[in-house]
Amino acid sequence: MERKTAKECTADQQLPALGIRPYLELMDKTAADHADRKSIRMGLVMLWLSDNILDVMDVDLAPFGITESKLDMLLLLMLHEGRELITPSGIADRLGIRRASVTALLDWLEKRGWVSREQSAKDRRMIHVNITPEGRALVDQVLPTFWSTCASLLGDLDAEERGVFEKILGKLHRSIETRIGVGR
Amino acid sequence: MERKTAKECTADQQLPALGIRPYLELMDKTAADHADRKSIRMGLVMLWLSDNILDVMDVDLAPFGITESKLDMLLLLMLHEGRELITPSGIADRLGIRRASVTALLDWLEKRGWVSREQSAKDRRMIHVNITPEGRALVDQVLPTFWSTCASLLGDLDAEERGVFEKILGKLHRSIETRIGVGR
DNA sequence: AGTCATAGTTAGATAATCTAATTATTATTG
DNA sequence: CAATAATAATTAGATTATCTAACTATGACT
Repeated sequence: MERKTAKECTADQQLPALGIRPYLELMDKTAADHADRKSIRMGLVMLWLSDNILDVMDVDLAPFGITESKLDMLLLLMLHEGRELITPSGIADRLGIRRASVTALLDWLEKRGWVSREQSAKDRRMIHVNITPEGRALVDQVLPTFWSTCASLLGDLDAEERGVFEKILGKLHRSIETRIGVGR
Repeated sequence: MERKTAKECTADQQLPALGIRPYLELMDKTAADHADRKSIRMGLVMLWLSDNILDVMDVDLAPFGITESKLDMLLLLMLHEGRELITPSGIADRLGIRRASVTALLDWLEKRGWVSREQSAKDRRMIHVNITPEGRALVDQVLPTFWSTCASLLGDLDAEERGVFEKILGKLHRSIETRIGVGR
């Protein structure tokens, strides 16, 4: 990021990708037998959107030097401030990742002073994780962008569309939730 | 995957993740000033959905020993069969990734015999990439699942909802397309 | 006291990316 | 036409986010 060696980098310029049209075309060729092409077509768009929505969020968070996974962890810790103490295992369960992955994320966040670990007095196997004041400051700085990026995902849907879309989102949410089995 | 050492693996069972509710709650606390909480709330759901839609596809493709990125590459090659010859640079442009990443993906696919590389006669810097008959066979085997997973993403939306959602998807698609600048 | 279970970590792997540098090869141009 | 530029692919090395298995304490149960 800081080095800029002599030869000025043999630009591999980041061209915009092709989009979904070709896949729709392939669909028309190969899914001929399939009953509802319309659903497939819409699913393809959803898949494409999913990829790009995550990208957009990544790009918007990048200037803060944080990624979504890490922000998620900080947000979770922030939510738990003042409630029950939270441990790596608890974090793993709530984020749906393994304890080993939590260890890695915490190491990274701790190195930057955004979280702290403290051994439990009662059960010395356990660790209590806390967000630090610096961590909180970072979150405060990031959140406005985070929310506005969220809001921007709706694009230019008008009021009426938003209303319908809200309901649809609810349905999609529940359907995927059952599909992957979210608890609580 | 095959080893099952004595101690039967200290289960870190994969618990279902917490879902978005806590984030909605956090939003209510911290985005108080923000004009349209509703949009933010919907954006959060979209973000959550995006993550999980990609997961669902991953899970459904896993049994075929292939991931979405790799399938994408095979589909692209299949689409180009019989048209212009395609090179790693071309693939990189169309998939929106770097040439170095294409090299890595091609290595992986070539090792399994699903694509082949052939040096161009005209310009010996260039390589022509082709999907092999085995690669095509794999794609043929995977596609039905791929399409049905796409279709399944719509969940149980009824006919009317599908109609409206189709329009909304179109708008969202275009809005993100301009945001990230898709070419062609 | 001995066995078992739990919490966290470590070790080592994989996937999908990236940037920078390197190697060929072709194109341009004084 | 010889030197310099540009282009195509690759390599080298890194990062992020995961995973599984194994290991180390520590606590609990019999």
